[in-house]
Amino acid sequence: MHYEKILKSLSDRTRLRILYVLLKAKKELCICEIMDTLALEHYNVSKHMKELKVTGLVKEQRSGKFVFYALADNKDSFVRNIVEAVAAIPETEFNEDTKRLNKRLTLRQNGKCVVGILKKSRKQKG
Amino acid sequence: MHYEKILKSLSDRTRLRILYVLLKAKKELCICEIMDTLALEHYNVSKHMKELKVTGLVKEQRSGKFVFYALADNKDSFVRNIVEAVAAIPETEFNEDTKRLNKRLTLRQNGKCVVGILKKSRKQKG
DNA sequence: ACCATATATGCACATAAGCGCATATATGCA
DNA sequence: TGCATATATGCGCTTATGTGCATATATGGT
Repeated sequence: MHYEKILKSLSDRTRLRILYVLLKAKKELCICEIMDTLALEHYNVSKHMKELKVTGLVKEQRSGKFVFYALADNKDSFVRNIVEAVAAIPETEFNEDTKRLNKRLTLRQNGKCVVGILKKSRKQKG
Repeated sequence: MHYEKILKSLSDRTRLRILYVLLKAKKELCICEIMDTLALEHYNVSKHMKELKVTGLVKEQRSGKFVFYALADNKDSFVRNIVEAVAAIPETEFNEDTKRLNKRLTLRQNGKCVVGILKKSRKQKG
């Protein structure tokens, strides 16, 4: 395995935020929820998710038009320690993300995201 | 603290090797020992040590002409988990380094490095 | 003071990485 | 089949990063 690649995949602040959010959410999140949580464009989130997928930190599952991402179950002790380290980061570090995540999750219906990408023009309408 | 910077400092294979070697050596190593262990040029080792120092993973202590490096004592749980992760990497991953380290350590006298940089011309002589 | 040696640093170069934009793919619905 | 929407990907650009070489600094011995 390429240990340094796993570390590299988390050496970017955006990806670290993504992993942290997935950790704290403790549930699958779709791209649109993650992009709203991080306040980033969907294509960047998408690219970062791919990296996290490649290194095996994250798993993906499609459900209709939506693609849900979650932490992968890792047996490797190296990866488990890394994930534990990220979990040990104080919440204040990603406070804004947490706020936005919680707000966004209230839009779920029956525990699933039904919102999609909130474009600026549509955000105005609600 | 900048968590992603700590991860980034270990996202390079050379620096990961350095940390691993310091972990397994369980003692201070000087630059010349590290460069022989990793089979790298001194100036690269030096630069990498600086990075590891900046992120607080490694501490430095000068003793005469020699500069010794060792793992820093970290209280932060994030860093401790990261270091634990690195320690959990199987020895086979850095087998060659371990071999070269052990060989190099036999050159110590009274537990201290007295060898310095073995230039090619001097290596011939022993 | 001078020299040898241990380590550090500045510079130029090649490569990698992240971003924004445009566009492509995939899915569901009419 | 055609369209809207969710997500992914390719491209060009800018910036960051690692390396090698040359050189600088630091220390001890003569």
